Amino acid sequence: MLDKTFDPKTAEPRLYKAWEDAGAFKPTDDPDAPGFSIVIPPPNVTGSLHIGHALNNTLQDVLIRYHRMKGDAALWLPGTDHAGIATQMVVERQLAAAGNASRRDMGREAFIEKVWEWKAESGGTIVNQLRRLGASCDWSRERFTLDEGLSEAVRKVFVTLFKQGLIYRDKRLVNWDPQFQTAISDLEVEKKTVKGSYWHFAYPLEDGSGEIVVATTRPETMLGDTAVAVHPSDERYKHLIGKCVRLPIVGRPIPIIADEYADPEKGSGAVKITPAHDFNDFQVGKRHNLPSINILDDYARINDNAPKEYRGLDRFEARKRIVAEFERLELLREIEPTVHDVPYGDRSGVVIEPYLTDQWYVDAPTLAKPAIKAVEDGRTVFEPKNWEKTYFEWMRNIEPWCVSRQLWWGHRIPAWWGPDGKVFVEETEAAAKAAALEHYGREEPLRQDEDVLDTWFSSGLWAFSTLGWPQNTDDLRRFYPTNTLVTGFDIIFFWVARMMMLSLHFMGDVPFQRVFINALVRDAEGAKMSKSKGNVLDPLGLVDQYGADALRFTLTAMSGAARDIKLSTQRIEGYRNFGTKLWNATRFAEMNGCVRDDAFDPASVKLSLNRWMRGEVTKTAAEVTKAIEGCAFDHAANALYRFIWNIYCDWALELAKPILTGDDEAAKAETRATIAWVLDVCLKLLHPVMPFITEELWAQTANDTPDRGLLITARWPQLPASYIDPAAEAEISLIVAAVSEGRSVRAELNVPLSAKPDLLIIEATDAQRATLEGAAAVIAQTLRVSGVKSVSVAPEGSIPFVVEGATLALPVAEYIDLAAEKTRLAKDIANYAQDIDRTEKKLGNADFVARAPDEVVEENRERLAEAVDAKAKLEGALARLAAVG
RNA sequence: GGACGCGUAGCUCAGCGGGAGAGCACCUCGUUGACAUCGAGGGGGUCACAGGUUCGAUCCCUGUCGCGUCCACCA
Repeated sequence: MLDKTFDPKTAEPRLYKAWEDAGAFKPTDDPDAPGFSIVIPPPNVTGSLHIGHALNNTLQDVLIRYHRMKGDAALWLPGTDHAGIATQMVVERQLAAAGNASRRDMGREAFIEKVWEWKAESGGTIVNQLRRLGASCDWSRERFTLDEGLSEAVRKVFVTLFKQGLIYRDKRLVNWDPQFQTAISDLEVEKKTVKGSYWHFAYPLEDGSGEIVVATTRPETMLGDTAVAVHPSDERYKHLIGKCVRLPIVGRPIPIIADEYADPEKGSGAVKITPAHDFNDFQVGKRHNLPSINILDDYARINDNAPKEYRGLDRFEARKRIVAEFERLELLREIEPTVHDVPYGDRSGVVIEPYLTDQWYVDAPTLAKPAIKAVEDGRTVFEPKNWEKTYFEWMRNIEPWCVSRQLWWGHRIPAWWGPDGKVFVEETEAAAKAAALEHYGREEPLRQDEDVLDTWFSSGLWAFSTLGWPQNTDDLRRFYPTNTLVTGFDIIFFWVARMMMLSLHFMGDVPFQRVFINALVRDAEGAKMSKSKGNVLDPLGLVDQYGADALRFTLTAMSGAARDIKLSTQRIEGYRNFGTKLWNATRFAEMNGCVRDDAFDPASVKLSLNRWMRGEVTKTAAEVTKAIEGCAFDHAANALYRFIWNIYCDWALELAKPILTGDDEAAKAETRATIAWVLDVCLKLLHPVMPFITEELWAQTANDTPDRGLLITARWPQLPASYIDPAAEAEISLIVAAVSEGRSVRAELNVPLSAKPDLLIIEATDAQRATLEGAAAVIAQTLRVSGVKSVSVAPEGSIPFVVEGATLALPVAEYIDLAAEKTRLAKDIANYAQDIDRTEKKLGNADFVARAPDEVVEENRERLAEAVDAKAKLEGALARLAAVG
């Protein structure tokens, strides 16, 4: 006997362990099984599971469980990302909190050791959280972006790209994070709109003939100005081109140049040029051969290229002093308030500086070309397809990718420098030494490049490095390319694009055939969840509260949202109840001896109820299958919800009750078997979304077939269309409609429950009559009537209603309020009248009859006839009622 | 400045060319052995607005308004 409800707290860990012990997460060894693989978007080792992970991983699990049941060799390959900056930051903070020596004090080696220690301690958190969710990853293949195999892949890729000229060293402006003292990529910069000022500075002409006014939002950069630019056709300044101004404070003479970058409409029309600290100015400087004077150090303090009194000052302090100095010199012409975009580091949260440094770059524009082509050709498709536009937009305008980071935690760049600045890029130090020996003709000391690679460099290899590349492994042959990548749109650029580029280059094939972009989860108010806002819903808390299945079902059912999901606990509660509903339906089946019988042949059932049930579950199975195949996960969930609750529980089981308690043993046996079989199909169909409760019910209903194994490895239902039976559908539909309408009449007229009239058939086709009379027992129970009787004339005061053209009635005159009944009839009549009116108009339109499809016209004719008929019947009833009253 | 998405019942969302649906919330009734984490019934919507295409538009097209997100070098 089943317990009263499902207890997720005790069942979930037990079931998960059973799956793992059975090796169910490993792909089948069957060599004929087609491969189906998913690589997990590796979460940061620093991280803990947030609701976005929960959604993303639930959908992956739905896919993988479905394909596993379908018989594919289904591999979901898990792992984590070392997350360079994020992890280094966490550990540094931890060191500081514990009062330890800082990173720089303790030195590189000791610090990295600390990070590994920390990783060993808490790196497993998120992975264990995934287990709580029910994620059926093959943990035996778990990878980490910094493990030995992946590091080998990283070195090989770097060296190969370098030798192919696709990685190179360049001195240009980068986004510099003064907090971490490292370069970051464009993608790691967040623009924030802030209030600021334009400071209008006067720069005196060197010949004393006047001044030129420039405006800037960043006064401190004037220390590095090397020109003033005006537009070549700007009449106001034409005569000044070629002259010099003397840069205040610094005293350096700088030229006035003509460049179209200067916008005559903007400010004074003249613009200061600081090539070392502004991306635009850098370009201008290149065009005019201007010197680039860097005035900042790695911490964004003023450096020794500036006058003494400013050296060592923080950039913002320097700004204040420079403005003050201009004011003192009477060269500050105006302070104009403005709002403008300022770049911030996405991790550090500090203002990013454009900073002139030597860095390693990947030639992304070249690698992007095949990656664009692959999507154009449909070798990789985005789902939903709109996202391809976003992908193309980014890829077609891609900039060189700065991959070096001045951090310690990450893949050290495999480049060694000779004493003369010659670089040897090799996979190992030994190989670099050998190359150096050959180059110099003698042994020279080599120094490895200090920098590490951008985290996304190694995760860019994820689709093939995790399968064993650069070795030619069985996994690689079997599972590459992967089938579907499930991820959020926020990392299309960071990750998807890079995987496309690097995978195509090294594997000659796309990393995945399909990219499913899942929605972003927000709180119930639609705000992005963030720790600082305090609106984060902790998925594990929700799992504790409602069970993993309820959370999974909720996320799946809501995953259709175009861009974001607003999650509320009410919704989760509702789907928890859905699980309970299924649980209780199983209890009902159990109590009524509905026992699974593997010899049962659904094709053999005779009773219309059972034929109908069989057809309905067949339709649902087809719907769910199609939905999952097409990543329409919400449709799959909703179809299951509707079938299990509104069809199976509300009607099938209710209609079965009289049979199950009746004397017809043959009917009873068939119905029991059908109920058990349908339940079985439901458990299978629902398993990918609600794995725990379905697995538990599968076990609890094992009966005498305990050896049939776990549900997780059961076969996905494939039901023939011949299971759908239109005749049975017609019969059940009439019964359902009659009962529903009858209930409505009773409720609206407040007929007491104790009243047990007959259901009268006044007028109906022979088939309808036979159906209703044959279902007398069922109708008696569900509608709470005594029986079903055919009469030629409705008795005085009986309440008529029309169902599918048949006129039925309930003789409940003694219980009802005449006025209420008149009102009810009048309302129904009015509805029919409105319908008749509209349909007549439509059919009266010659264009409609001529142009609309025949079946639509026919449908309207039928509708009209039915409405006219029903209206007449009700009017007759109303007239009789009026006569009585 | 570009691009994308969204405006449907009080709330959250389905539907997307032939008479608008669900869940929650609300109101009424219900302790019949699966289920009160439930059952039965009910109220509630000029489908943002304006044009257009069509026999017919919530659905397709154009524009407007509102909300959101991403991208972009403007001093």
